[in-house]
Amino acid sequence: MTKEVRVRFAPSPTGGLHIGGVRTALFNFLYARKHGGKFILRIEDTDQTRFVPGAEEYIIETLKWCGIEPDEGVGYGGEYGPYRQSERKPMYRQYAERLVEAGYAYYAFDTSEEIEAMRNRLKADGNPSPQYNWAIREYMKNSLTLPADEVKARLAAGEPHVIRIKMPRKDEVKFHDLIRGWVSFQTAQVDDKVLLKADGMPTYHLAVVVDDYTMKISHVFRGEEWLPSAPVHVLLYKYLGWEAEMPEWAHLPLILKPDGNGKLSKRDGDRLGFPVFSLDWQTPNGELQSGFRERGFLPQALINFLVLLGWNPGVVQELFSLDELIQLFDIARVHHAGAKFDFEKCKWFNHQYVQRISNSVLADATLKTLAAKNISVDRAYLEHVCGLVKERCTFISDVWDNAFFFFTAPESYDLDAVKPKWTAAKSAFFTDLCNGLNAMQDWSHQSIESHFKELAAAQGIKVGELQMPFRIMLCGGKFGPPVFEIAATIGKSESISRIEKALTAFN
RNA sequence: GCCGCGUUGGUCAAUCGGCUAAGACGCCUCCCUUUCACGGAGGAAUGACGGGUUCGACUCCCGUACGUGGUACCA
Repeated sequence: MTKEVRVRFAPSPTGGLHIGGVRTALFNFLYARKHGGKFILRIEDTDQTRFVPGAEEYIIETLKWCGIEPDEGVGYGGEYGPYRQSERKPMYRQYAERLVEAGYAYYAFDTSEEIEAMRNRLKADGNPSPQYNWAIREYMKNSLTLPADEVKARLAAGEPHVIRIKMPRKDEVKFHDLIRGWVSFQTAQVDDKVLLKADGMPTYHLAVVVDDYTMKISHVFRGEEWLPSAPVHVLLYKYLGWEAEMPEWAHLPLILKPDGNGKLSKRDGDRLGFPVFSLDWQTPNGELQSGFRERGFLPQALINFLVLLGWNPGVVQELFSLDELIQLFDIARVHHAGAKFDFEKCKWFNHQYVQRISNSVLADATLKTLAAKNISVDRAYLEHVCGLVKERCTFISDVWDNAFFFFTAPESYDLDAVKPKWTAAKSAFFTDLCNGLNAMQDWSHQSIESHFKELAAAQGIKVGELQMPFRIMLCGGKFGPPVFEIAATIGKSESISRIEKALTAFN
């Protein structure tokens, strides 16, 4: 009997959620669903100095928008709460002290100035960032170097201190990663990480292990940036006697900048003109960082794009519903290497999804734009227009730009496109056309088109020569869906009035 | 610097020792359409490098190079 799958997404509420985080959440979600397990949201707010109000709500809203909501956790309840680390503060110290008693950790009283001084002293060309490790700790102020009674006295006096893990001087930590296979580290290479901070809060290292254990997490899927500290976590499971319950690990490849060097960061969006956040995010100092949602992306498209960034089911199909993803998802098929973010491809996915949504949904998205312009239209009319312009919309917010002439008559015309070839005969054609259209009973694009063509034939003018001017009369420029569809949609009187109005501008 | 993890077209990628190396995005050409788009048909473009192992290596091993992550009382 295999243990219940319980995975968690554990972001820290320090700002907007960037797409790397969304992808991590997605992989967790898919795995949980695929294996009938639970997807948990835990908030890692152990750094009070970095806490940003609103960030937590933002994270929840993002997951909701994406359709990958947690089963348990902050905002969702559950039996293993609280799910906010700040609210779990009292429980961490006992574990840290247990480690000290067992000799796996120690108290350290060094001030940050003293550590800084140590680093400066030891900094050399060959060692630009000295670590507080097995060698250095001998020379620092901690319970390993200080006499026991002095340690006791300092503790009793309430002197600020941290608890650090005592990394073995010579050992190898080996663990299995679902994506990368066996990974091993020499403990001499990793430093004595702080487990419990002077303010009594745990660091990430202690908190993840304690929380994952107490919340019965079965699998930990997190970004590759955690790989170097994984040996600390593995050792902690061992030292705490939880080795048998240690979750399985999977370190996800990073999402990289499109133009090389480095992982995608918040700044890249502004720099390269695309969103990196899921939703718009207003930073505490008033800066607005744009999100995929506000940019006109459909959540299904973002999900589809992100899931394929670092994972591939090995089939030719590439448009997948969430249900299909759940069926196909396999953590072992996740790539080892980081993937560059490709905004063009991301847009392509969105375009694909825009083609698949109903006109009604598109209409809803367009309503706001129309309202802002004080335009009120008939619902059926709007939906029909959406259907006509859909194929040229990449974003749901593109409707207006592709359809404005359905709501308002052109103010000006692309005269360069008509003037050079404009003739009195053509002018006469359009005057006659108005009369003809006016007399039509069946106002469908088919009958408009046949009447148009018959008239052109009767007057000996090539249809092609006439269609462009007609289009410009109705839309103002060289764009839009088929002309006769436009005429049919805006209606008889509107069509005629636009032709007449344009005629004065053309002549 | 040290440690870890990587490396198939410009990008996302398939391949699990038999490759004439899929597919998609983007790009280019043509067709459709006298707008734009959609659609269709083509095209250019890929195994970092050097050594092994093997009848055979993109696939396995070792080096080198390069990229990337970590090296905080941040996560």
